[in-house]
Amino acid sequence: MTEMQDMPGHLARRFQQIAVAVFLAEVEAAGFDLTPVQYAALAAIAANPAIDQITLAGLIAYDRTTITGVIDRLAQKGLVVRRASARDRRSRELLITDEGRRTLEAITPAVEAAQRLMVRGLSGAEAKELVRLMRKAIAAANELSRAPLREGAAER
Amino acid sequence: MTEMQDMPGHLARRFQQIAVAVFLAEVEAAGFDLTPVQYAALAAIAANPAIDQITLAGLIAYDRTTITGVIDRLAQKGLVVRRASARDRRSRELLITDEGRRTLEAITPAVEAAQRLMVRGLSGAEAKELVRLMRKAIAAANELSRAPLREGAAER
DNA sequence: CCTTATTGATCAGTATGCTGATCATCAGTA
DNA sequence: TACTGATGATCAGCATACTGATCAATAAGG
Repeated sequence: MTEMQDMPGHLARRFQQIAVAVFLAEVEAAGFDLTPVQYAALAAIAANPAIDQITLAGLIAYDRTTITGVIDRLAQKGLVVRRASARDRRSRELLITDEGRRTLEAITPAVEAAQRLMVRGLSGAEAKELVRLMRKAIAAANELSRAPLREGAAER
Repeated sequence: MTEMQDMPGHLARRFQQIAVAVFLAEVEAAGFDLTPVQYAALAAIAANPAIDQITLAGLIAYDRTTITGVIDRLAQKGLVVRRASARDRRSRELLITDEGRRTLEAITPAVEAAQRLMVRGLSGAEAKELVRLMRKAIAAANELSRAPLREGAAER
């Protein structure tokens, strides 16, 4: 493991770097301006109307301090709106707008194309195995980051 | 692939997030304050004395504008020095200091421990396969990012 | 030798991610 | 009910990454 190229950490950084570049290129080619992080948040809000920011952060494993800026930018683009919660005045309910929904639908082919492109060096079986192994490694180390995934978040 | 959890891009981000958290925790527990990025740069400078910043960037696949700040911080910590090149007055030669070398040696066990910890959910064979698949996917998409790896950089 | 293109380094600006703090609000308990 | 602890959101500050620009210096060509 002395060689950098054999270290999982180094490869993780590099693969993520490529994944982001491919995503941005495909999305821009489709005529949109949305980052991977913004896309994930938008999709999660669409699937969970009136979700609050903390629960959203748990769903997509974002740090709670990061989500504030991401939502700011989505709101600035008119794709989501923040609404005060009646139940708890501390929390904000997030809703996707009509334009957000249109954007999400229109952008999906580019997102899927990006997913294929970033593993274009692998066979179909290899790509599936890579996904399986990453999921397994992530599941075992989930609690080691400040922003763990919270699967059951929707049932709160 | 409709599910976020099956998208290579999402998993790449999550795995990298965990890799960084594990690295920082192990390194801090060992009594050091160095980021994964700073470690990779320090190790590359140690192995390639008097390397210039662009070549270094190619070796570890960093963007050229990112490397400036990373070297700033390594220099500020006294681990490396910048020296004007006699051959080309535009470029800076990077050298590791004695303290840099001591730090690199002392920190290595923590770095290796972190590499094992971030794949602790996988068997040995699975971890090896994950590394192989990431390397293969990265190799095929190397040129898609702004900061591609430049293997032959040392022979320039 | 002189013009032109290229290159090494840096900078401004923007977007993640994190640490640690603050503030308002809520929930549970004495 | 009053107090105490926990929680949702945000902020300041720092470290990656990137886009695109600038500047000095070098290389390549005629």
